[in-house]
Amino acid sequence: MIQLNLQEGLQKAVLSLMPDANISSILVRPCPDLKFGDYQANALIGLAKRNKMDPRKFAEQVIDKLDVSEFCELVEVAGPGFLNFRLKTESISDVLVRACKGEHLFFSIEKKPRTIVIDYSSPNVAKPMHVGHIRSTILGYTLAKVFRLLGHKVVTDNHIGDWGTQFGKLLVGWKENLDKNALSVDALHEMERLYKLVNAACDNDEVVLDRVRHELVKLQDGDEENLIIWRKMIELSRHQFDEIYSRLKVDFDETLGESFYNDRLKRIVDELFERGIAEESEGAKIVYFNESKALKKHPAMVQKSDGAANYTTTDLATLEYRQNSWQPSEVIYVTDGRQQLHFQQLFELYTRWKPEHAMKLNHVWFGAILGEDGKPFKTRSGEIVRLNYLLNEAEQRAFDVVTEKNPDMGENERREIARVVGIGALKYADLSGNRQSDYVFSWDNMLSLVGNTAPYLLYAYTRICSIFRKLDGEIILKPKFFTLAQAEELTLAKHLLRFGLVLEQVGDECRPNFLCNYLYELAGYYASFYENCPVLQAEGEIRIQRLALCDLTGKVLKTGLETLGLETTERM
RNA sequence: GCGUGCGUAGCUCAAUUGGAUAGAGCGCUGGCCUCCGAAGCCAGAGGUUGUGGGUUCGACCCCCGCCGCGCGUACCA
Repeated sequence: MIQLNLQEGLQKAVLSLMPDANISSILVRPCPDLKFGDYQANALIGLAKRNKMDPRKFAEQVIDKLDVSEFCELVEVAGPGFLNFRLKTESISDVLVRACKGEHLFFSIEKKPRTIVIDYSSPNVAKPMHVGHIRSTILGYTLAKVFRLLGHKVVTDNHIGDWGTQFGKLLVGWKENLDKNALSVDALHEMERLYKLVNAACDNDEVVLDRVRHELVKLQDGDEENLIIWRKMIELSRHQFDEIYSRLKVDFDETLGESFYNDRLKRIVDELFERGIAEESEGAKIVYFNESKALKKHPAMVQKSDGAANYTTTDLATLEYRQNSWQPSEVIYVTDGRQQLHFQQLFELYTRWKPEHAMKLNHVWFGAILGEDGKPFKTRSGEIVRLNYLLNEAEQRAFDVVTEKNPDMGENERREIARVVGIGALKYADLSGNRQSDYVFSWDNMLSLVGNTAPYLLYAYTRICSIFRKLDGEIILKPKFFTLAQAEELTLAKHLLRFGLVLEQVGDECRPNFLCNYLYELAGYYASFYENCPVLQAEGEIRIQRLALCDLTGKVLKTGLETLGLETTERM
């Protein structure tokens, strides 16, 4: 808010001296150290140098043209030409007062909302969801929340894997080895067993392989019996996906699986071929990217030699559908980093197919899940950890701690708190790291309840709630101004002002860990404030102001946590 | 081979367009509950950012070489 005012003011001042300057790089950011000031701009140095000017002198000239006295003390030039801004307490107070009136919560709603399609989670039918799916699901949902909070229109779409060669094997297994009892107990487990069974048999038995191909062709040709089984498998799978999503409190606007696009694939391949974009090679249809360094040696396949389309074609159809249906300005895919080549090809190819499209195509990728030995993650028995098991474990661990801390609390309440804390810890662990870093799976790490974790933030929130409970119906007055005389009050207040900037940065770079860091710092500043600034014992205006600071901190914490997909609890 | 990504404290991770003294947590050492919730607070120890050069007023970040690792590399997605 103030930061934006400073930034716009600075950009104007620069333009008045340098009418053709590129002001998009003239940014005002928080200072790394409060001793320098509250906000700084360091882009003037480079600008001056590029124009062969002395950076410090240029900075002085800009300051002469700059009027930010409404918000700041004297603007200073420091070091090689940094501009340091120090906020006036009155101007901080103004922002807080308006926030108390409910005019804003330290961020502004986008005046020109964009439409953004986000593709995340995308589990495969007949396979249990496991730890590998959680990052995509959590990251994608959080990004959707962030964009919506900022006022954008978001369409979320779960592109489930409900079509493909695996169904040949599944159909053979279903017809020959189905255990109906096991299916009713745990459908995905049974389907996974069938898949593995047939998959193993294929390795050394041509006869089985032929049966698999035969069943697949029948399915693709619309064989009624196979279609019924296929639909049954999808239904059973979706039922279990929904269970997980409901526990994670994640949802989607659309769930259009790969099969939704089946009848569009042939037309696309034909069109690519007729326009000379695709060509034939070894019986398959291929697209070459000769003009691209990275893709020169990696052609994309749009049709296999057996005539079937593959996932590149499906993704082209999906993208076309999304463009036509929602006219988004951006489409975001949240998947793991191993698919980078695929999305490079897809984006390049789509642009060649539809040169007029203006969508930003964005592959938001994340790192691999590794075991504690640094190798791709598996449990001791060689299995991948199932998501529902992970969620159970998270809740159980949290329950043990809640019980230890609150032995007198009723079990229902402890269970509910454990659910919020446990699932929250799991999500937060996934969101708080840089998404591109590889992820080392560790129960203790993922379900840790101390340090920079969800419980720390939730705890800060419960302390705020606790203060307001003690008011016991007393009417809370809204302060007309904030004195902010104590250092901890001032630090906390200044941090509240930064909320909007952080949300923008999360959206710009699709990195929710920025928001986690911000909230962790906010909770930390609140903890210091809490230790050093009595609220209920304070008197008069100070008491009113501190109560308001608690209230605003609580609102930002709650909003931030909800944006990360975390629920809050008033006690824990 | 080619492409791509990574290497930061004992461990797990941050570091806001190249910006000021590289920050947290865990663990370790020590202090704080007649005081709004100690799942907390305060203090301390802990680093040649894999390595060698280069660009720059300034490099964890950009460029080049080397070492180590992950992933990808046409009929899986």
